[in-house]
Amino acid sequence: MNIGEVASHSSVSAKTIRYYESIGLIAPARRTASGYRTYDEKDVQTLRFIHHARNLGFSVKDVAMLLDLWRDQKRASAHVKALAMAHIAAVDRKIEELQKMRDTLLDLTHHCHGDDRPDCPILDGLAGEP
Amino acid sequence: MNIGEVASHSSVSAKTIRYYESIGLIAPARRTASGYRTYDEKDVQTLRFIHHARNLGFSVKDVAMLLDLWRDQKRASAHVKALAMAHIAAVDRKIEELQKMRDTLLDLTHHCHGDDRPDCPILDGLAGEP
DNA sequence: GTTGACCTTCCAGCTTGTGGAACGCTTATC
DNA sequence: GATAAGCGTTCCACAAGCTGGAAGGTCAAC
Repeated sequence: MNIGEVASHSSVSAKTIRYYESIGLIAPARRTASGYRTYDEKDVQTLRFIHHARNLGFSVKDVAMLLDLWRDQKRASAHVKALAMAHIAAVDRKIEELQKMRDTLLDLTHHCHGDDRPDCPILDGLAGEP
Repeated sequence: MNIGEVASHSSVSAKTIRYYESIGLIAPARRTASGYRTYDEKDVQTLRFIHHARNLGFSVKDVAMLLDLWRDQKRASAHVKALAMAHIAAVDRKIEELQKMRDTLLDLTHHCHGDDRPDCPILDGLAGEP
């Protein structure tokens, strides 16, 4: 398989596949005599794994660790679970942070007329002390 | 006021103030004969405004627009409100996205023993089709 | 005059790709 | 055999929003 084909089978763009290779997330691909990268079904599986993990918000570094664990037949599932739970905690913190922002923003906007007059509690809120 | 003092009064670091100046978010500061930047109380207010807006998740571009509106005595509050509501919508989308991630992650981790055995539904889930 | 705390500029790096230029390879068609 | 479309290649630059650090100038106190 050429890079384009593996890209369409894995939902990872050719550009991104090359990028992943450049940062060492995936091993350098075999090459044809003319320099084209070639891939097999196993590579597609790996890229799908990466795609799923990235979609769940794991960092590229985390994905590298998950890939190592995935390939390690002697792994302890506790190790994977710990990684996942740490990530969940980070996602939760992020959600909370965003919800606080949202609440404050809603509060400010609810007090703003939103007409053609200039007085605006949103700007006042941003300018104010708290 | 030197940059350090204005930094401590505004909760924006000296480094970041220089950065904001470099990207044009704030006007170039006046300088002393020896080249030190000097600031007044108005600059502190502006930096506080920026700090609050950034804390609410507004992009630097949005902050630039908000600053323009803040300084425009003839603004329509509707304009500000529209900006804020668009931002709230973006925050809501982000929260939803994170909650979906979280739900999937929780689902995967709940099925994982988390012991010293290798079988792991988390890795299976990442590898799987869906 | 010397120390230490400040200030200056500039360059590099963080993260995760994406866009584009310039050029080579493959395959089909004329 | 020539040519064109559609692949592939590399490399450089940019995105956001800072932060760290190096090398050096300034200011106030002792």
